[in-house]
Amino acid sequence: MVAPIYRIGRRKASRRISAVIDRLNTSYKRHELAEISGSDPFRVLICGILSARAKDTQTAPVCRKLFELADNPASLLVIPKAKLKSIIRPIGFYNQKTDALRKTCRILVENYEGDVPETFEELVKLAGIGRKVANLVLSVAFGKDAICVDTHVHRITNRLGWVESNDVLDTEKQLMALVARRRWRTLNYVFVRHGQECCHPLSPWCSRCPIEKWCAKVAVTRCR
DNA sequence: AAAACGGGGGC
DNA sequence: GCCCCAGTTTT
Repeated sequence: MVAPIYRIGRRKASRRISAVIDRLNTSYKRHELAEISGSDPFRVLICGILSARAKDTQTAPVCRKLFELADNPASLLVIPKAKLKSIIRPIGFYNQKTDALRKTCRILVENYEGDVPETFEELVKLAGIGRKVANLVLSVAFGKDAICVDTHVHRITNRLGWVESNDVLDTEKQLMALVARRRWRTLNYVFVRHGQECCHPLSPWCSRCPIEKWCAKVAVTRCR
């Protein structure tokens, strides 16, 4: 166990951050949703909407099935609403997610000629897109310097002792100041994977954790 | 049985 | 800021 990063020197902190991300990156080489969506803006957007409060293992098959039927907003709108619902049902929240998908696709067709807008302000105006998904799209689809903080990133970075915060937005700000920009994109994927495989909310498997020696283990049983 | 799941929207 | 959404898997 190590001291939290906000209590050690800047240079040492920066080395530790690199080490952690490198190690996670080799431990979790595959990111299923990332492989499905690639960097295609429409697909990243749809994966983002569907993945809210759902597990990757559930979301991935749904995204695959959906992209077989439609890989752009116009063709998604052709799918009957009932059919769309039945596809989304397994991951829960299917009424909201179906409506959000259709509404967003209508906006894309009507206002953006079927393309996905490239600014945060425009993205969050779409249905089913909040801060997290907007940043995901900016980062993954458009290669912009956005950092995407979800509950996994929040929980893990707090446990590691990288930031000290109860608030996701605050965690996002602290991480932007702490982590090198070129790492932002991978950070989200490796932490999500790590959160699902190992660093669970209530009982993390520290004994099989690849980065345990760099973890401050702050609030291990509390952080969500 | 309960908790968890890559949040977002309406109020 | 609070509460709801909803079905499936894991503990």
